Amino acid sequence: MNAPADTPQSAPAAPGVARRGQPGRALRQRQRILDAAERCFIDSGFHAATMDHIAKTADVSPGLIYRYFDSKSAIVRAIIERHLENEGCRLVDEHDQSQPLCEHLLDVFECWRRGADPKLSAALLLELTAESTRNAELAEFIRGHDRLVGKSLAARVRREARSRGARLTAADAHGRAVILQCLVEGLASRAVRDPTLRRQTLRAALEQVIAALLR
Amino acid sequence: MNAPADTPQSAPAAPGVARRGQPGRALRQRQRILDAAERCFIDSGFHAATMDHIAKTADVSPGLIYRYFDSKSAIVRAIIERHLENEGCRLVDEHDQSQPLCEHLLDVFECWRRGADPKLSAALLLELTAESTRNAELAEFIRGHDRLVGKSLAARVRREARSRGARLTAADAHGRAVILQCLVEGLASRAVRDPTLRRQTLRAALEQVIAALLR
Amino acid sequence: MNAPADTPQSAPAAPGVARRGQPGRALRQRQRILDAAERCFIDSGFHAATMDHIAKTADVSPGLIYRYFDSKSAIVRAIIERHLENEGCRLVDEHDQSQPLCEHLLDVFECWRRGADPKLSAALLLELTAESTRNAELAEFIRGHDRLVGKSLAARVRREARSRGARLTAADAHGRAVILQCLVEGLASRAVRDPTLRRQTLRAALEQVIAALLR
Amino acid sequence: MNAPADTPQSAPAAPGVARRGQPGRALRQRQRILDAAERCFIDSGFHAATMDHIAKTADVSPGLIYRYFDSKSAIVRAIIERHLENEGCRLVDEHDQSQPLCEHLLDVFECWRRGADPKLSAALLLELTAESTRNAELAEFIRGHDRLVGKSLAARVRREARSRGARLTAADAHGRAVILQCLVEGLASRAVRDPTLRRQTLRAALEQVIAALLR
DNA sequence: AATGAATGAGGGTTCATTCAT
DNA sequence: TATGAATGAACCCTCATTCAT
Repeated sequence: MNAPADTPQSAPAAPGVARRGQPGRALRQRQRILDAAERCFIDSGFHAATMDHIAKTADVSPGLIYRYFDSKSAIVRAIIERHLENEGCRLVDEHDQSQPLCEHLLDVFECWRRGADPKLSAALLLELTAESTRNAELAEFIRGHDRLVGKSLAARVRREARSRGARLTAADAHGRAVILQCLVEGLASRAVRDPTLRRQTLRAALEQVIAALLR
Repeated sequence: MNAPADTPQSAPAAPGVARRGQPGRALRQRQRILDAAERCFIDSGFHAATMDHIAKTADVSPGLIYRYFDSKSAIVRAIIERHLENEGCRLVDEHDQSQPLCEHLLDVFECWRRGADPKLSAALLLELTAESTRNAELAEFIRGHDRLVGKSLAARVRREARSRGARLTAADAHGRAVILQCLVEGLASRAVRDPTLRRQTLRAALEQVIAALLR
Repeated sequence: MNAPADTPQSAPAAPGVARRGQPGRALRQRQRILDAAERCFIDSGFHAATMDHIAKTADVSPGLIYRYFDSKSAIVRAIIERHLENEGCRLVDEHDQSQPLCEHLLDVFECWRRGADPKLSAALLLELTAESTRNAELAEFIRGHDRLVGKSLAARVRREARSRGARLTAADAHGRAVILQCLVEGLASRAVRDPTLRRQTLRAALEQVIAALLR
Repeated sequence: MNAPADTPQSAPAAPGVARRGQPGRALRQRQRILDAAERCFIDSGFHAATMDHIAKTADVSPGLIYRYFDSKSAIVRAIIERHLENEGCRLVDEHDQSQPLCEHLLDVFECWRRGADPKLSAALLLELTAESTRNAELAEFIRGHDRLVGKSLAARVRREARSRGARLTAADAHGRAVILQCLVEGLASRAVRDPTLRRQTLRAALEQVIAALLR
């Protein structure tokens, strides 16, 4: 993340490295709070989640949170940044070669549908996107992230096409990448709106669509 | 508010304006409030929108709202119902024969992207979906709606396939319909996350994908 | 009642005695409203009873009430005045000779306990007394009423004593009258606090006490 | 508020004042709020007393009250419980042997009449009784309390009678106890309705009545 | 005389944030 | 570093009262 704006206040653990002041403790605390906030945001949404609830979940006092974050919205920002990082990585880079894209998407869908992994929460993804309509800074940030992902996707689309002997223009590859993004975000929406949906139901049509895009 | 069109403010009242005793006034007021609420929900989200703000937008007193709605959440419910109705109709039934599905989707996308028509707000769609994760009643309602839309889509998919000489099983048609829903919801997400996106960018890939689904 | 302050606004039914403007209609409306208010005050208390509820109970519009009363507290005042009138009359004057005082008190108690007759409501009596601690005007009014009742009671006590050959000083008679008032108001309190209480339970002890006071 | 005695306002804080970290502070705050609420309830009644007013009287912020009580009605409940405890104790158990019952009642009456001691407020007693007509839970609670007091009174009546050589049936003793309760509650009503009443005025008749009941 | 829609002040309550310890 | 009590601005909602009809 290129976020120099959000480093923990200043130099809190400055002189010496005293008893309880082990190095890294501050970061660990910060992490605890973020984890708790993520849990709360997923459960209640950004607005309905209260600082008290986050504090309780993190097992710290409400006051302490303000040592690590300027405000609630700073936490929201941090969560969103963290979430986008993960999402991007997993989707394109990490799983590039391990399995067919379709199966990977179905895995992600399953994860979203079950809501078990806080790192991969469809609820958060939707919440975050909705929030971006009211927060210019966040919108800009998301756009930047999406562009990167888009590029990566476009490259992959192009590679796949080439490996099949086809030549795609940059614009073509870009268009297909965008539609792929639609598809992914649409799967998140579906996972939330119909948790009874099974991956088998999706597979055939999803494979066809992906094939059409990677052809 | 910057709505000089319909203010029943001064004593004599302009001609054509709904005056106290006129029939239908109650419904018009209700509508007025709903419209204001929709605007506010789009601008601020369900939670952040305040009754006072809605009242101001509707140019009525806060107290009056409670003559027409039991509570804020009743307004949310009403807005969501209204929104879902519109969405469903437009997408499948109304526009069935007028133009190619791809063009229709691109129209809807444009509408979402520009955010001009409150009746067709991507922000609201996302908000609503996110909200459904925390509101069982709403979730059930949405699920019901989605099932209907899904059925209609599946039927259309089947018809199209048959007109091309292909035979689809019910399961196949259903799967494709679901992926179509993903696509639509994904377009909403895209419209919000990248308002610079042009329909030309989407067209080619979207056409391919739709072709693959209706084949 | 010596209340010149509360006559219905001014001369509303002034010229002629037109169609619906039968004489006495205004007073009948006023009465309707008062009856409804009484019912509501007994059911909900002075503060919790709303003008809307009173209006509904009286089957008139909220606005109309303000043609007959200046404010809600004016209604409270009127109800209290009416209530005190009734109470005083019944207790001493009306039933003077018909039956033994003890039986009469037990009748009143029964009435209070069952809460059937709005004209004789223990709840209202308590509410009214409590209210008088915060309303000087009302307190004064009640005090005046109580003095009258006290006088009447004292006279009766004296008469009874004399009929038994005893001579009571004015102070003695007054003291006994006050204790009688205590007893009556205490019965109201009991009626409210223990609606399972039966008159048989009270009779013997009540008789003894009254005998001691009238001896 | 005109309470310069215990304000923890300025930074250093006077010695002997409860400072943030001290043990028992929470209970003292709770008490503080209850005392303020009691004052407000006596002055304005349960309904008319506002949380803001209570907060101001207690010299705390409105929000803080909710750290110690769930709701306004929880405060009402607490006040009522506290009040009933005091009332019951004082009346029968505590003062059993110290002085003649008559004198004790006259003391209580004086206290009520002057309205100085919030722990012994006739206004609150009436308010509370009136409230019980609309609050089933409260009514049940009061009934339970009254039964205990009634038992205690009946026992005392019986003892007194026996000490005079009389044998009372349980029913007789119970009846007399109830009438005693009437008398006490009636005195509260009188104290409110006629604050000019002097104890001398009551003494003779009250003694007679009590004698008749304890004979 | 009568309606009932409309007002708006103020009610109880919540919660992000601060501060004394 | 950490606590959690304390603050106070706003929130949703109610209701006595007014006003156009």
